[in-house]
Amino acid sequence: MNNKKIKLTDLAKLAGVSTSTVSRALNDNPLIKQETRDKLQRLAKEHNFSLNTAASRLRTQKTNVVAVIINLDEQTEQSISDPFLLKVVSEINLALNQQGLELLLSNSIMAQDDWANYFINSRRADGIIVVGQGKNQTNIENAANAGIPLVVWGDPKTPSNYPIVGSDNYLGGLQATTHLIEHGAKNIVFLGDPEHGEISERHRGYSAALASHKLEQHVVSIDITSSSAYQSINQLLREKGLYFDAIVACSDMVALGAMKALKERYVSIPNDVALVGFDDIAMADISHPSLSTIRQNTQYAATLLVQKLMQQLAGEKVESQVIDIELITRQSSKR
Amino acid sequence: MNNKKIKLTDLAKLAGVSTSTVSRALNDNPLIKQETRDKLQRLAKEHNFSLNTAASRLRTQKTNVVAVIINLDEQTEQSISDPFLLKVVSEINLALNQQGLELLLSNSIMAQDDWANYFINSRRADGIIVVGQGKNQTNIENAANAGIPLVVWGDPKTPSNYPIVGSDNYLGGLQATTHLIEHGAKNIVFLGDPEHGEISERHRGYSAALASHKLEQHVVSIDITSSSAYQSINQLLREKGLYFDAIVACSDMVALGAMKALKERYVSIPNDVALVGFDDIAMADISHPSLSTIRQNTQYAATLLVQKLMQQLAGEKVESQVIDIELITRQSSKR
DNA sequence: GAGATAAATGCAAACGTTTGCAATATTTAT
DNA sequence: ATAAATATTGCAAACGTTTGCATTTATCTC
Repeated sequence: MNNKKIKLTDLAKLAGVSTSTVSRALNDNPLIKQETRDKLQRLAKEHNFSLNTAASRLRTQKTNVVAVIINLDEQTEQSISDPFLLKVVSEINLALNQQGLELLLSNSIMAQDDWANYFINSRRADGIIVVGQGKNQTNIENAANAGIPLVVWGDPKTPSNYPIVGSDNYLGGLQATTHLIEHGAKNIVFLGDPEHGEISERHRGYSAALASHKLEQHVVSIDITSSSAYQSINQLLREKGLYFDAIVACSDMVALGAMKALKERYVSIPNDVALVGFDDIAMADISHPSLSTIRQNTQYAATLLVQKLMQQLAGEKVESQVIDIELITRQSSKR
Repeated sequence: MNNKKIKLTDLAKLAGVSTSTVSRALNDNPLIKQETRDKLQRLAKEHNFSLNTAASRLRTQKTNVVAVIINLDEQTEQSISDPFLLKVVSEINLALNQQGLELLLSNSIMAQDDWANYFINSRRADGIIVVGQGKNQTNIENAANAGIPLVVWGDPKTPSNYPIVGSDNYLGGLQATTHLIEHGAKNIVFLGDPEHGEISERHRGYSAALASHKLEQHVVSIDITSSSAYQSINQLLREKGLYFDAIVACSDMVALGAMKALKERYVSIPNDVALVGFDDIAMADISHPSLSTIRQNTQYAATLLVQKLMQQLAGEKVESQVIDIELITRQSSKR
C-alpha cells in the first residue's frame, strides 16, 4: 500500500533516466532500446504505477473512450428491459475492449439536448456509438453534420449521412412472413410499430411477402414491449376473435408476450396460430413452444461498429453495412 | 460548425474577462456575480463550448466517473446473457447519472489481473461498483484492502471488508421454499450452484425451510444458465423420473429453462411440479404459466450502491446493507 | 466624504503527461 | 583511427483547466 500516488517523474528519478524515456518506454515506443523498455515496464509494475489518463488525454487530445448511447424513445421507456438491446451493448463492450478502447455508457435521457456536443466537445469520448435509431433521426443527423464521429446500430438501408450497421430487416421480415406462408398461413398479423426505424423495414418485408402471395395485410401497431403485445393480442381475441392464423412479431419479446395471450386462451401454437419473432434472444429457445425467429448477428455487428468508428476517427469515409440474418425455425412455426 | 475547438481562454477573451472568471462562472461558483455567471454561461452555450474534461480532471484530480465491473466467473460466460445482471447495470447507470456521474463499463475480462489498480491509479475512475460477487472474493478483498473505493452488488451478509448491497437472499430462499411447502410440496429440488456467492445464501434459506418442516433436501447443482437448467431437468426426468413435486430455482432464467423441460414432458405446472424463481425479470410475468418469483428491488439497490460509493469517496465509513425482497406469487406455484 | 468592509475579478502557478528537436552514445564504413 | 551514419536519450514547452492569493471595485458606516 503506497501512501502517495507515484508519478512519471518519480519513476524517472528512481530509474535515473529522463521522463521522456519513461513515457516512451511505457508506451512501447521503439525509439527506446528494448532492454530499457523492459526494465522500465518492470519497474512500473513493481511500483504499481499507471499513467495518469487525464494528463495523457490532455496532452494527446485523444481519450480512447467511446460513448455508447442507448437511444430509446422516451415514452417506451420500458423497452430498456429488452434483453436484445443490452446484449448488443455487451457485445460492443467486448469489441471495444479488444481494440483497447473503453466504453462510456449512457442512456440518452441524460444527454438529451445536445449529447453529441456533450461527449465530443468536452473530450469525454473520441466517438459515439448510437444503439437504436429510434424515431428521431434528425437528432443524429445533426450530430453527423456537425462532424461528430459516430456510427449507428439500426437499419442500414435508411438513407443517412452517417454509417449504419444492422441487419437486413427487410429480408428478415420477408423471410419470416414467407416462411409462415409456406407453412400454410393465410391471415398473418404484423405485430409491432411500423413507424419505428428498424421495424418499418421489417414491415416492408412483411408486406412484400404478402403481396407476392396475394394476401391481405393485418397490421397491429403496438409499443415494442412484451406486455403491450400481450394486452393487444388479448384484446384482439376478445373483440374480434381468432381472425388470424399467424403472427410476425417485430421482436422476440413481443412474440413472447403474444404467445402468452394465445396460450391463456388455449389457442394452439403453432397449429392455430404460428409465430415468428425477431432477434433470437436466449428466451426464444427456452420458451415453450420454442420460438422461431430471425437471428441477428450481434457479435459481428459489434465488431463492425467499432471498426467503422475507428476508420472514421482515422479520417476515412465509411459506408453503412448490411448484416446477414438467419431464419431459425423452431416449434412455434412448424405445423 | 466551428472549424477549431474553442477553449476557455478564447471565451475569456471574447467576454473581456479573465479565465478564472470564466472557469468559476461555468462551475456556478457563487464568488462570481450572478449576472456575470449568466452572461458567460449563455456565451458558452452560444459558442458550443464545453470544458475539456481531461484538463479539469488533471487539475482537480477527480473524474466524476465510476467504473462498473460485471464480475462473471470465466467459465460460465453465457450468464452475461442473463437479463437480470444487465438490468442492474442499467439501474446503476440511471442512479449515477442522477448524481452527475458517468459510467465506465467493463467486463472483468479486460481488467483481469489488477483491475482495481487499473481504474484507480490511472485515474480513469474515482471508484468502482462491482456487480456480482462471483466466486473469487479475495480479488475484491485485496482491492478493498488497498484502499480502492468500491462497493459490491452481492449478498450483504457475506463477511467482508467492503460494503455489499444486495437482497436478503437467505430470506428469499426461505420464503420461496416455505411458500411451496405451504402449497403442499413435499419433495423440493433446489436448482442452482450452492457454491456461488449470493446463491449459497438462497440455498441456506431453502435448507432452513425444509428443516423446519422435516423435509429432505434435493440439491441439483448446475451452471446458472437456462440451458444448463433445461438439460439437467431433462436428464433428471429421464434417469430418475419425477421424484420431486417442486423446484426452487436460483434465478428466473434457470426456472424458465426448467419449465421448458417439464412442459416438453407434459409435466403439469403447477399441479405436478410447482416452481419459484428469483429476480422477477420481465419474462417471469410473460412466461406461461407465469412464474412465481422473488423480486429484487434493483432500483433501490442501485441508488444505494451509488450513495454508498459517494460516501466512501467522501471519506465516510459505510456498511453493507440488506434490501428487502418480495415474494411474487403467480401461476407456477398456485395449486 | 473618508476609511473600512465586503464583493467581484485577475494573476500565475500548478496538475502529469507527451513530443519535436537537440544532444549524446553507439555502430559502421573507410 | 576518423568521419559519417544511426541508435538512444534528454530538454523543455506545450495541453486547458482550477484555485490560493492579491488586487480591484462596489458598498457601507459614521
